[in-house]
Amino acid sequence: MSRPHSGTALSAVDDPAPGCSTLKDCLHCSVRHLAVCSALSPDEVQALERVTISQPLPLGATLARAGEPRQHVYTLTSGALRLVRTLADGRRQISSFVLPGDYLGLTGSDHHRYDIEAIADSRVCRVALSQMKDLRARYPHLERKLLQRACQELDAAADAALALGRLQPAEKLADFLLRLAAREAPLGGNALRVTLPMGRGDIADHLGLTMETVSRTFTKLRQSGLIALPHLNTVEILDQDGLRELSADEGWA
Amino acid sequence: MSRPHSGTALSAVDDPAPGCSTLKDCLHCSVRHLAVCSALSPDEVQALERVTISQPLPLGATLARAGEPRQHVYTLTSGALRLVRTLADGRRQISSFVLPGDYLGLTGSDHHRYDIEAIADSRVCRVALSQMKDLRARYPHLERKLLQRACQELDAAADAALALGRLQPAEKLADFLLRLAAREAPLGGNALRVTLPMGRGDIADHLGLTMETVSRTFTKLRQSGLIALPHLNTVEILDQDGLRELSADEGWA
DNA sequence: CGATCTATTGAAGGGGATCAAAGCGAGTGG
DNA sequence: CCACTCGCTTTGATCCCCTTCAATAGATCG
Repeated sequence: MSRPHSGTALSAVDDPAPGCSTLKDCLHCSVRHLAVCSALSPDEVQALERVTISQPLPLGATLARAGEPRQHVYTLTSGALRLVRTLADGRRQISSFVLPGDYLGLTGSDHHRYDIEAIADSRVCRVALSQMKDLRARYPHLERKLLQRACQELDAAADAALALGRLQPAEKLADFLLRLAAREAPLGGNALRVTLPMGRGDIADHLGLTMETVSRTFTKLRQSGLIALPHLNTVEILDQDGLRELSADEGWA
Repeated sequence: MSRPHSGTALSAVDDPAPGCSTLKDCLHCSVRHLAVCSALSPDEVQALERVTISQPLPLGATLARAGEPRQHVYTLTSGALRLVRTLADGRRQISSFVLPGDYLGLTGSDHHRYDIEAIADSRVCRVALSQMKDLRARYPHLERKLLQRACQELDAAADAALALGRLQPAEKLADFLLRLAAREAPLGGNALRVTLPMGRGDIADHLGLTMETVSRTFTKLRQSGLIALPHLNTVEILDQDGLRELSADEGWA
């Protein structure tokens, strides 16, 4: 995704942003911002840091609800979130899971379009919309990075649509696991050992299945020798090529 | 969506862009560009026109295939396209239908991610990637408009995911018809009379159903008095509120 | 160790897919 | 002008997979 940034720019920070409990928080915060908007200039980094507030978000907490007016954009620095849309009768669709480094705020609406909920103890970086607007006007480079990120998310959304519309349960799950592995790998994780921050029900609501079908499909993949399940929330990918073949791949990413 | 632009800027054009058969083509072309990137300055409009080439695309023609390197971005000026992803075994997913005014080129990949096919006699405006890059660098305003458009498409993609994953056939079709009506309305169409440029099979591959189910569902909606089908490709919306209720709405857009 | 939540496994039912055939409509040629 | 043909759509009958409902197993925590 984004190549690591030389840490030197961070030394320019001289005072913690308001709301940051410690300077260390701010630094951590900034590093994650860099993961999103790679190759920013020191100038841009400083400007971002000045308006950024780090905010903890315990497991189960709700950062925003669908329909509320948007006030901030966020970057996840640790933990995991889910973006949930719920129908009147309770049916849920999880648009996506948010992992550290992900940016939250690419929408055309001035209201939240889904609930944002923490599925693990998390920490987000918060920037007020108005300040973000100023920054974007001042640093065209930042805008370009956001556009780039938006385009990548559009590609991912098209992939998800293909999976939702045309893949069978086993194919959906294989596809899901491979994507998750690919996303966790650059965060320092092992590509062959995937940690699932979400429960079976959440996976089901993401893939358009029921929890039971997800569970059964996990069992089937395990019995086929494609994966192992050392713990409930840990998947070991035993046969990456097999999974890829099963997922119908969608190759040329 | 985008408010109409005063036509005066167009008078600044003094020579047709290379490849345009007539000046009228260029003007038409530009008008559509304006529909996409509303409120551009006369300067920006001229710059866009200079690098734009109008290109006809007969029904059934393929503009690009998945995997090919991307060379241009496009704007559809007339007709209709479909964006198709096909699996090895023939299963298809139509990511979206492209209607006049739509922009084609918001992707993070330098290769096409789907086949682009004309489902009606069409005409596109073409701009070389390199020239588009120059334009974007020179006019930050253009970049901002593209980002805005990308965010809107992300919202639409999330809606589509909810529909694909959690709605039943009748709900999917109701949702689809309402969205199509909303898209055709600003193009001068009647919101209560929707023209379907695509066949039943295409609708099926867009909604994750089979052609048979789509057909049966059309019949059901007609028998329920929600719609009428004067011709195969014309839908009359008789009970907009009923359709909206059926589609589970997803309200707050 | 028991309580509670989540995941897994089992049995039964339904809804959409699949296979197959009949309509319908536009275009063609006699 | 009509008959014919070809493609697409509609309708029908059957089947299978996923859902639903229900019960068991497992994990986490007090």
